Amino acid sequence: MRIATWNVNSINARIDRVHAWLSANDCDVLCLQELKCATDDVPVESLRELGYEVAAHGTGRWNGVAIISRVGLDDVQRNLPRQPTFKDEIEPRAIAATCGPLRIWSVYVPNGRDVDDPHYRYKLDFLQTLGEVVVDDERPFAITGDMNVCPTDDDVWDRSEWKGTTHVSEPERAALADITGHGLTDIIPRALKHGKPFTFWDYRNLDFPKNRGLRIDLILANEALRTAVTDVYVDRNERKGKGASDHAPVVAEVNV
DNA sequence: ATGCCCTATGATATAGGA
Repeated sequence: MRIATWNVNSINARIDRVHAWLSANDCDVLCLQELKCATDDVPVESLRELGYEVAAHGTGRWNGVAIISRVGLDDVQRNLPRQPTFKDEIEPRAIAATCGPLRIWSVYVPNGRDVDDPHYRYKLDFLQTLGEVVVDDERPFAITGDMNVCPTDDDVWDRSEWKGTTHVSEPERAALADITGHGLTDIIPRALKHGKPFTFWDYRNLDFPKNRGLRIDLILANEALRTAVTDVYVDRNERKGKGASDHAPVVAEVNV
C-alpha cells in the first residue's frame, strides 16, 4: 500500500497536476492540505474517474483538507475534538478517515505568522489538541500533513536565517514532541537529492533551485504502521516546473 | 537545467502563506 501527504496550495489550481501524479504514482491514500475552496467546489469528478473516493472539508478561500482513497473511505471525522477557534471560527484544518486497514488524519496546522501574533498561540493550542486524537490501538494509525513545524535544526535550510521565527521555536517543537509522545514516530523520508528531505520551498528568491527548503510535511506513525513502512521519500520532482505547489508530496510504502 | 512568488476574492488591492 502506498500513502502520501501533499499540501497542494489550491486543489483547483493544482487539479491537473494532482490527476497526473495519481495516474503515474500508484497511490492508494492521498492526504491533501490547503484546498483553498469549499467542500462542494472540490473537483471530485477528476479524482473519481481514477477510482478514488473523496472526503473533503473546506469553507473556501483559505485552509481546507481532504483524504482521497481507493482502498475504502469510512468513518470520516471532520475537525478535532475540542478544536481551538480563531476569530470565533472552527477552521477546516483536520479530517480523518479509515482507509482499509489504516486510520489516518490529514491536518493543516496554523502557520503562527509571528511569535508575537495571536495566531502563534492558536498554533500552539491546535498542536496541543492534535495529540488528543491519538488512539491506543493495534491498528495502523497516522497523523499526516503540513505541521508547519521543523522538528529539528536539520529540517531547516539555514538555522541562522530562521532565528526568532515561527516553525523553529522551542514551544512549537515541544508541542510536536508531545504529539509523538503519544506513541507516534516522525517517519523521516530519505532525500532524493541534496542530502536533506525538505518538503517545502518558498516560491520566492530561487529558493527551490538553491534548495532553501524546510521539512514541515510529516507522517507521524504509530508502532503498527511504523514497523510496516518499507520506504519513505519526498517526491521533489513534483516541485519542479510551471504550476507546481510550493510543497512536494511525502510518500510512504507500507506493507499492510 | 530545479530558475527570479502564488492564490482567491462582490478583486482592479489585499490578506495569507512560512
